[in-house]
Amino acid sequence: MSAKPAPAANLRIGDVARLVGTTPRTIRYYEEIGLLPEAPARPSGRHRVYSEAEVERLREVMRLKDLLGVSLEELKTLLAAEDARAEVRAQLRREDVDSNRRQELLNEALGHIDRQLSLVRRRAGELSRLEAELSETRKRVRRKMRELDAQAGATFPPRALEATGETKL
Amino acid sequence: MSAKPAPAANLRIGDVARLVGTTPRTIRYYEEIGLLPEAPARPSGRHRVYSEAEVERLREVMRLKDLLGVSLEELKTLLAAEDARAEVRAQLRREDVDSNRRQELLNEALGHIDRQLSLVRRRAGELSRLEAELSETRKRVRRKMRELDAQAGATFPPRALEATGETKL
DNA sequence: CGTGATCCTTACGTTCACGTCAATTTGCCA
DNA sequence: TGGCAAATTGACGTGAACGTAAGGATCACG
Repeated sequence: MSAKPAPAANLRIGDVARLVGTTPRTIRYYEEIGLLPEAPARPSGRHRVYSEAEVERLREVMRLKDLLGVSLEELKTLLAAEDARAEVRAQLRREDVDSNRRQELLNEALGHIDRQLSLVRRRAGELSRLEAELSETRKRVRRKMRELDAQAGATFPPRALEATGETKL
Repeated sequence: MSAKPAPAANLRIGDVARLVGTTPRTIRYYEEIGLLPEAPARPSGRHRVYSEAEVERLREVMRLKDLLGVSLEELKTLLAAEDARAEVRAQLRREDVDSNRRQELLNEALGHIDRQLSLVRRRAGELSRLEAELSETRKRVRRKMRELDAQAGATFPPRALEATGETKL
């Protein structure tokens, strides 16, 4: 009867690696440098066990690493922010924290988010400028091609539109 | 009387490095691996000389490297595309190339541009999704803060809006 | 034409982010 | 209760992208 929100299937490191598209070594390495939490209270020597939540976390880590292009060290501080927010959520669910403390926590979280946001926005902006430039160049090339085609069409019988080279757009 | 489109001030490697925010070593390295053209016909041992155009090129290289997050090797192939396009422009300016060849060149250029575009678009898309998610989270936090603030306002005299924490928006 | 700043090449060093190997252990299942 | 696949720790290896140091040569300037 109890809800089954997260199956939390007990996964092993190899499963997790396959799920997110990496290797066990990488996961252990991330643990080593503190990017992922060392499975708490695991008797050294025993196999690591992961839940779906940890898989998601790892996915997020890899996504940020790829998209933001930061070092694992920088990423660690960014993730500290995520963790702080998790802390906030946990604390907020409890009733025994006073208003002032809550405000503090929220304000902190906001700061972290804003740091990430400005980072992301800057990169997103630069990327879309690059995209615009490329599109513009593309248009110019296409125009040239049409011009040449028209010219040829005057000399030879108009060829059926062949190999327009459009990739689905 | 001749136009002065590019000052082409003869720059040395240190100047270039400062201009683009890198080091001489990096520039030499990029030459080594063929990412930048070895200054053609420079008697080995003499100082390298650069023009404004090369500075721009280097800026572009570093921009792509940063934004696309690709290896220098991958970047080399992407830049080969740029060069191909430069070739096209040069060839097109000359009259002694026939239509078919022109079409070929343009079509090739188009292919290169499309490869870059799809790469850029994918990343841009992912980044803006990330941005949206962050914005959403931010909004939720802000809402929580306002709620708490209202609650406090009911208990204590309403405080003047202090430290709203907004960073210019 | 001297001289100090900058550059040249060569070569070895370094950091990051893992890969790989080895010797054991652990975990799961017939 | 075997037995075998997968995991564990530890150590060393590796490729990419430069940094750094050494010993000279070159350049701009006075």
